[in-house]
Amino acid sequence: MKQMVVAITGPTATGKTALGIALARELDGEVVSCDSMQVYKDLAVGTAQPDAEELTQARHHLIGFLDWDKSFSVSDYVKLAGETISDIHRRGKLPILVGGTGLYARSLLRGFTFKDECRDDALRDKLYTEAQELGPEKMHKKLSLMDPVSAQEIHPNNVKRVLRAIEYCMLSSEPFSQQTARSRQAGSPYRYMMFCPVFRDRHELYRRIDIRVERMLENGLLREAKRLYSFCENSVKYPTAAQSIGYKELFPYFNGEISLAEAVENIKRESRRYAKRQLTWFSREPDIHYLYMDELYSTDNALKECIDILESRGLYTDADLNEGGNAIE
RNA sequence: GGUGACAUAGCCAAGCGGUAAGGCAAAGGUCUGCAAAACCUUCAUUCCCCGGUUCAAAUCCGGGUGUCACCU
Repeated sequence: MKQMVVAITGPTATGKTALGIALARELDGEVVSCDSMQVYKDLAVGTAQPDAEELTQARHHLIGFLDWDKSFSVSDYVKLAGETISDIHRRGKLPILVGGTGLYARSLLRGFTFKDECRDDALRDKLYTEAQELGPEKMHKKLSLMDPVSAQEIHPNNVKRVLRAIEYCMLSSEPFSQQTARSRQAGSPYRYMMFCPVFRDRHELYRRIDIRVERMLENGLLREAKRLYSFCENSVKYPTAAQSIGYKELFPYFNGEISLAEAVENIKRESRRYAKRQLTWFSREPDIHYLYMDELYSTDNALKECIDILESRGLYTDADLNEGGNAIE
C-alpha cells in the first residue's frame, strides 16, 4: 500500500498554514513544507514561515534550515520531502504537505525523478554565456537539432528553459522530451489528496495579500530584507533566496532609487501576480479539491470539509492512524 | 483679467496630412533541476468637445472647455 499524504496547496494568503496545523492536530500528523523560499533561514517574516506559536502546535519539517548562499531546487526538494514523508510514516504519523510551490508539490506527488548526472552547473554557466553571445534564437535552433519535440514546446524567448533542455540532452543519453514523457506516465508513489483554499472573490484575495504585506512590515520585514540586501551586495552571484518576493522589491529602496511606499506597493503587486500564477498552476492539477474560503469563513469549517472529503473517498481511515499508513488492501 | 504652452487607453507617452509606436498597469495562459523564477498572448474603430479646409485630419484653421506656466 502506498503511503498516504494530505496536501494543502494554493495561492498565498489563503490560510494554508493554519489549515495545515489544524489538520495535523486533528489527524495526528506532521507538517511538511512545500515552499521554495521557506526553506531558508532568517527569512521567517518575508516568506511567511509559521511563527513561534504555530511551530509549537504541530511538528514542522523543511522550514528555515538552509543558508542564504545555498541554492535549492526541485530535485533537492523531492529528495528531502520524500525522505521526510517516509520517516513520518515510520513513526506512525500522517504527513501533511503544506505550501504554494506548485512545481514542488506536483513533482513530489506525481513522482517525477531527477538524476544527479543530468545536471551540471558549470555546463549551465557555459550555455548561459553562449546564449548571451549568440542570442536566444540560435540556442533554440541548437535545441531543435537535439530535441525537436522540446524545441516545439519551449518558447525561444524562454532562455532558461531552452538551456535546461539543452543541458539535459547533453548530459543524458535521451532527449529532454523523452524524460518528460516517461515521468508523465509514471504513477504517483503516494496515495494523496490535494486541497486548495481559494477565494471566489478575487478582490478578497488581493485584500488579504495587502493586509499580509502590511503585517510583515510591522513584524520586521525591513530588518530582514536589509540583511539579505547587504548579503547580496557582497556576493558574486545573486542567491536563490534573493528571488523571494518581499525582499528584492525593497532593494531599490535601500539603494535610494524609490521611496518606501513605492517599494511596498511593488511587493503587493508582485504578490498578487504570484497568487494569480499559482491559481493557474493549480487549476491544472487533476485531483484537486477547492476549499472556497469566502464561503467556509473559518479554518475550522475548512478542516471539517477536508475531513469529510477524506472520509467519503475512503482515503483516510482510523487504520492509517493506528498502523502508520500500512492499512487497507 | 492678459499672454503662452499643452490636452492621445487606468497611468507615462510617440506621432506633426495617408488611416493610432512603445513602456507600465490589468486580464488570460505556459510550466519536469534557480519556480516567490522564467516565458507567452490579449488589451484605443479612435486621439477633450463643436464646426471648417482637404480625396484623406490625432495631425491644418476657427470657436468652446479644461490643465499648467508666466504676467497684471
